[in-house]
Amino acid sequence: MLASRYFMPTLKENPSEAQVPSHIYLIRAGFIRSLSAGIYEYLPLGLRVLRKIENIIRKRMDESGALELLLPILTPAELWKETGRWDVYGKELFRLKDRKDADFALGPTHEETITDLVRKNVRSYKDLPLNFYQIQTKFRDEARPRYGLIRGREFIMKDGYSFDVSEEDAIKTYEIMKDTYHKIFKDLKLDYLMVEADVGAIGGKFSHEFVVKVPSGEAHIVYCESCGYAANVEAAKFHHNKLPPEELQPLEKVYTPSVSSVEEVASFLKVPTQKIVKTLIYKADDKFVAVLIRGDREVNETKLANLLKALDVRPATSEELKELNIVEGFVGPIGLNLPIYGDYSIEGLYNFVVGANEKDYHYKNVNIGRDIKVEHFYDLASAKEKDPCPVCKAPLKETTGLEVGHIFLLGTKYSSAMKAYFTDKDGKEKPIIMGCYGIGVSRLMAAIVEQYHDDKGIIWPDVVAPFDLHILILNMKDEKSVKSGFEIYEEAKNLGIDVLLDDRDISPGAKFKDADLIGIPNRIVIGKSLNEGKVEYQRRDSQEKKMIDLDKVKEFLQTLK
RNA sequence: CGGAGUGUAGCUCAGGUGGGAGAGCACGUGCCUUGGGAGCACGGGGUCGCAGGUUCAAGUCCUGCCACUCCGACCA
Repeated sequence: MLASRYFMPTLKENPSEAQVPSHIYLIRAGFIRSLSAGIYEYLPLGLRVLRKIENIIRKRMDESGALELLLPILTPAELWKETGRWDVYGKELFRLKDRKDADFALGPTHEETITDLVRKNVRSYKDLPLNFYQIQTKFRDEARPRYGLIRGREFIMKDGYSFDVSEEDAIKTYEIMKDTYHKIFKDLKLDYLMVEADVGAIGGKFSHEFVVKVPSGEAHIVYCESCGYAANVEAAKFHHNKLPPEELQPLEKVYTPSVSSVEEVASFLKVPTQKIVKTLIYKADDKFVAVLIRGDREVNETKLANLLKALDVRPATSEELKELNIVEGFVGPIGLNLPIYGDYSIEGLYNFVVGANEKDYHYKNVNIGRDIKVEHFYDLASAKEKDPCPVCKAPLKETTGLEVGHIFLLGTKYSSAMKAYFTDKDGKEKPIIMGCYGIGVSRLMAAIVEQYHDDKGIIWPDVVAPFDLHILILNMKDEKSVKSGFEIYEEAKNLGIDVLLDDRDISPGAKFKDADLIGIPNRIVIGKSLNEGKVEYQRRDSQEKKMIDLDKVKEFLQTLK
């Protein structure tokens, strides 16, 4: 490819709209442009990278036995109404009407569409298993698109769906996809973690996320360096350290004027925060509940929502507390007329402090069973850095990650709702067991840049680079340079190397700056050393440089392939 | 969706108190130059986000709307 005939509009300055490295460099180096918030154009360079990423994914998916197909983006509302997601998905679903006023949605994901295809065409266990995937543009009207390709409203995703006759088989398929994902992210040279994840609104039995370790990541991860346990904090478990048992002390009401936060109460009463129990009131869909948790821990709203099978969980507002006759700042479980859910952290805790549900008073020496009734204890607390690992008890570490893949064992959530049944060997009709598997393809492009860049620009790993080799002819007025440059260019092309020749008549400095920005891994510079019959070879990643004799260039090019 | 900020040339931005629409870069032409975004000269380029209002006069003041960005909520 000749740079003089190519379209790679590079920018000298950082675009004002971009904050994170991937967004800044993908725009500056001419890979993408934004059209509207969270909507991007892929320019020729960007598309080349995208295709390389897609092909790595495609190769591994095909190897796994999954079948590629292509589903419509435009999907009728009826399918979404069957599973209830027409309402549940909310504003994130892009909706539109056709000329007959019928409702449609632009597909944000395709469980409904693929399940519809399968239910219409699969009758018997003999037709199963099936595993499909597609690489396609998805639409989600995100409340807050940000960070360029990291969170867009229109983006490219690889989504896959598996159909098995039994949970046992479905788990086997799930494991195959897990291995396939590991291969894909290794192929892409990413520094990533596979973590246990919450299934979220998509539902299902269990799931794993693949997250790339980057500072701009939105996922909070805890992981254990000694045994390898890793989980999204939404789902992370941890080992609870218990305080030693104590003799029960008599219940005591104490005056605590204007002392309400855990830290204030702890220092006022001179007790550790572990012996204070917070009573938190949440509104779960349309009901109120109380959660009891030790003072040094935080409630994980995702875990609470899962326990209560609620769609929406949030702390009660001050107004709501007033209506419930609860004294804000001194909330306590004694005499409280709400369902109480105890976190594991208060199981086996003795002589603790709670709010008295009366302004400026707390209770001391409260004990479960004697003073308050808590029948079950649940895992409702967020894991945090230094908590003991649930598997090996080593201290957990915390990091942020960018989710680039997510796999779910769905079970029968969609097949039951949409009546995707098959007839089993025993002649009985059963719902198909499903799994679904997503990879954010366009987000991967950003994730790679997040991990592979320096202060000059992008440093593409060889496998996804838009070109393999960048040839710079520094002086286009010099006939010898031009001749050698084009000869090397032709030789490289003949060897099947993807090569970009910078034959633009601009200053050498501008060519170097653009080359650094664009980040093609191998570079041949044709400049002054041509007088000694040599050209210069450089790597973008190591800045390694070496001189190559003109008559040895051909054999050198062989080593690049 | 709650809070905040920004919107002036292709890009980055400057334009106290109301009165000439500007700079650097980019772009075009010419000269010069060719190893890290060169130099000189000339030139083209604007619905000052949109609509309304105040005023003799609005980029500037007021109101409404829109877009973009940030923090948060949200995010199969």
